[in-house]
Amino acid sequence: MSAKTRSHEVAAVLRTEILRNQYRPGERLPSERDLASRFETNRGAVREALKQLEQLGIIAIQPGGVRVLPKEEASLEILNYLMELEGPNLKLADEYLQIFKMLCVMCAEHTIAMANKEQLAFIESTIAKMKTDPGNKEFMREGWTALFGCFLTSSDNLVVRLIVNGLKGQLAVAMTVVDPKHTIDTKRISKILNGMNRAVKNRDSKRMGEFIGQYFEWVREITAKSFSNSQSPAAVGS
Amino acid sequence: MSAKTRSHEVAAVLRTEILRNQYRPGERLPSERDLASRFETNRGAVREALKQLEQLGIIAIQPGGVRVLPKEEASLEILNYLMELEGPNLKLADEYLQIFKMLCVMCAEHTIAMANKEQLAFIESTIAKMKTDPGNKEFMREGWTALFGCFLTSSDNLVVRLIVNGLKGQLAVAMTVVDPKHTIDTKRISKILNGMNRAVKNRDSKRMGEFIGQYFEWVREITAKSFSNSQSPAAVGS
DNA sequence: AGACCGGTTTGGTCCTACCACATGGGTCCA
DNA sequence: TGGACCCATGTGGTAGGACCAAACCGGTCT
Repeated sequence: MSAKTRSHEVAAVLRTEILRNQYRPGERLPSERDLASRFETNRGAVREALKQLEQLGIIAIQPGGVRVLPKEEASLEILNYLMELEGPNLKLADEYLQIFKMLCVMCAEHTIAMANKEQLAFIESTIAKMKTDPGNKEFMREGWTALFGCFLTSSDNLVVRLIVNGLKGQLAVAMTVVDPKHTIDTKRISKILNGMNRAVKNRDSKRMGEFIGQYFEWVREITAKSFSNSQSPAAVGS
Repeated sequence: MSAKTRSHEVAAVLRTEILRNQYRPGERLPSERDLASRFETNRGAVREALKQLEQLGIIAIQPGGVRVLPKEEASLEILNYLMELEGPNLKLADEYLQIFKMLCVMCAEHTIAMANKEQLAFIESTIAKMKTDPGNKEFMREGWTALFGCFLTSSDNLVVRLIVNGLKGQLAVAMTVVDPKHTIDTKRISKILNGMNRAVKNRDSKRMGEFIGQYFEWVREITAKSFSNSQSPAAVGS
């Protein structure tokens, strides 16, 4: 788990402690010298680690002391660490899904409107592939990942691209945090896939967006069901 | 524009050079020792600066040399610096506006559906204020900033919050990069504001979202017009 | 031509020292 | 008693030195 270098290690430990609310926002971190002795390393490594955390937006380094910032002011990247730490968390997962829904719909509409023949062909073939076995979760996940990647590339939107970078692989995570016992409503999925297929054929970007939106709404539903059925979760955040 | 500390200065200079494509992706940066002598500082400061840039996602530090990464793999924060550097840029500004539109619509719908009386009252009063002088750009900007902040708080969505953090004050920038000579279609704005007002009164979140979407579409339109009319619009600001 | 080897360069770590300033606690004054 | 003031202490910021392991590069040897 640890990191490549000493400073990354220190940064990881401190980041974890902060995200686990072991320090209250505004509270002072131990001094660089104390941290150095605690981690049995030198002050330089600690300073490098703190610089990273500062760039992450979870601490503020000032003469007089390092202070912890509220999570709400941090950088997008902390979400990945939060997800790792807190485990399944319905609220956060649903927030992810809402964002991904929007981004995906937006990119898909743009793609359908602007794509060249090859891209359209790829999209059609991917949808066709998914239609062969809409009950297989892993299979569907791969298909959606491919589709989303295609939309992302074709829409050529740097802002969206960077947001997705910040959210990294969490799309896959969010979309698979579902009760494995949950049986998939293949009829509904097939309907959506058929709709998407028609939308691509007619180059109807608006309808494409609607069907993709429907799919994400379905994912949100089953995610919520999974959480309410199995009481398994979850460490509360913030 | 320098920074609080030496390492921030160094980081800022290097960041600017990298974002200006003075290094090709994959290319090696000068060694830490060379950078230290170039900036007339010590190696520690350079290392701290490099750690920041690494966290920003624009460089990769490896034994053997520091390598520059392609912008597409960076963190969301670089957009702020890109905007500052490149000045007005229609494509980027429009991408911003699309994202802000989505986020704002989403938060607004959630807010209208869930808000308490005080929040609704604040929203109503803000809209009422804006209606008094829809032709005043600065005035409208303030109003929208207040509204957006309210939506952001009420919707209580950490993911959205962090995305907006990453995009920081660029909403205001993006919404004011318009030809100052452009006369505002007050009729259209008033119509939208009236629609929003009714939506709030009826707690019709969907309609609220639609009107806010309309507003952002209008902003996109006039932004595009500003860029096409005057080939060298708006003072860069920063 | 290919494999091998050694010197050079690179980042990673560690140490000591000094500076400017923010903080906090005590003193002093009103 | 309450407030303003001041100074010792601790903090981060900067500096420069040294050493290590590994990557890199050039030349040599097979």
